[in-house]
Amino acid sequence: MYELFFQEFNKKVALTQEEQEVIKKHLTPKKLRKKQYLLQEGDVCKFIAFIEKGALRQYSLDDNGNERIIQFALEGWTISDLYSFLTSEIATYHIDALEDSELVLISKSAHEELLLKVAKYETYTRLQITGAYIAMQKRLTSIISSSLEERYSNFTALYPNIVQRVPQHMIASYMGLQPETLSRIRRRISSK
Amino acid sequence: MYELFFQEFNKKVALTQEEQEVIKKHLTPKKLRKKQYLLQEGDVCKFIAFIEKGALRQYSLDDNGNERIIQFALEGWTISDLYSFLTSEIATYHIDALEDSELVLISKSAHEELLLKVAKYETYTRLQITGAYIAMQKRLTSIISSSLEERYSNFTALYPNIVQRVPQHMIASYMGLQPETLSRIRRRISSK
DNA sequence: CGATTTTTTGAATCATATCAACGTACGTGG
DNA sequence: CCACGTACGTTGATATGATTCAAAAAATCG
Repeated sequence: MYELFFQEFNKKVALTQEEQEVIKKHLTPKKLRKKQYLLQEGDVCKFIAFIEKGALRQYSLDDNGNERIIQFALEGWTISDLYSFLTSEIATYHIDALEDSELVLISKSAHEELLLKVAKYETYTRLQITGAYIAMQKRLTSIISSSLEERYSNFTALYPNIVQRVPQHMIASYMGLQPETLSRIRRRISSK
Repeated sequence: MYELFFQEFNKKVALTQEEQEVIKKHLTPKKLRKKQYLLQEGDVCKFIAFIEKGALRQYSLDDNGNERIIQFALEGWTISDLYSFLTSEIATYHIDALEDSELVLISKSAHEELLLKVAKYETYTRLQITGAYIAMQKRLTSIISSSLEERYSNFTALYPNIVQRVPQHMIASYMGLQPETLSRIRRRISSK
């Protein structure tokens, strides 16, 4: 249990067997069926979720009620509404499952205790968020400086597994486009 | 010296006098004249810079050689090419001064020593990057889900001091727009 | 003051959004 | 297993909005 979680953890910071046991006590497994919510806008986000298996997305609704996806997350990734989690303000994002999924949840109290008890947990958290920050900055750079063709090609090169497993209109949403536009962009790319 | 740095640090994690002295030994002050580079694309980023005074920007060049600004930073903020800093790969961003500025630099070796020696430094770093992550996620959400009028209004409401101190065409660049387009957006907003 | 940079405006062009329709694949219940 | 309904993706025509290029007006700097 929690294989992938500890595998990823040890990639960032190597744990002793004892540390691993302490951490295990603070984890909660959770299964999610496809389309099931992990978090709904208006709730307070009470956990950080690590994905052992499956796929989730995080999105908000724009003024017209359209879903705008700000993140996909597959096995080995972490997903949460961090702002809501840290401040206990109500969440501004939805999170739901795109496939049947298996998660490892870290509740707020577990998170706080682990930060106090296990120094390597803080290091893990720091490295985790740093990686997420760098990835998001790259995405932002590509949004403000590249053409749509380039952005989509980059995306497919970087995340081929997302492209395979997620419907195209959701990728359009992730890119801030209409589904029709992404369809036409794909045609333009393939006709080269 | 380093007043603002320690003020911001203590807001996140309260330091004892001794801890503060240890940290001070690892800091380097640096003054930058307006337009001077802190980092050029192609160099390796060797520091994290905290801004005591002044204003900087981080940007990359697109295919046509246009500057695309991905971050502004004023007093109290931190700026760096984190990816380059952490991996020692060459930087993909430029950083330069928009005003005469005073910085506090943390070199890579200082950073690593501080992480080992001062536990609170790791906490500070973690909270710092977490805040930056959340702010960037909000920016991204607004990019993929709001109209340009809303985005600009949000920006001016959130960062009035940036709007005052930075030329408008740079804010256009930050928003991924042509200067003419931002000018017209401003007119549309003010005519309401 | 003069020179340079920045912002604004106008007109033409190009790209994306929108609306509507169609084709296809998928899953469910009969 | 088939028939049906629902999701999804594509295509076309039109509308909307941003870009581009050129020029003038306004603000800033030495």
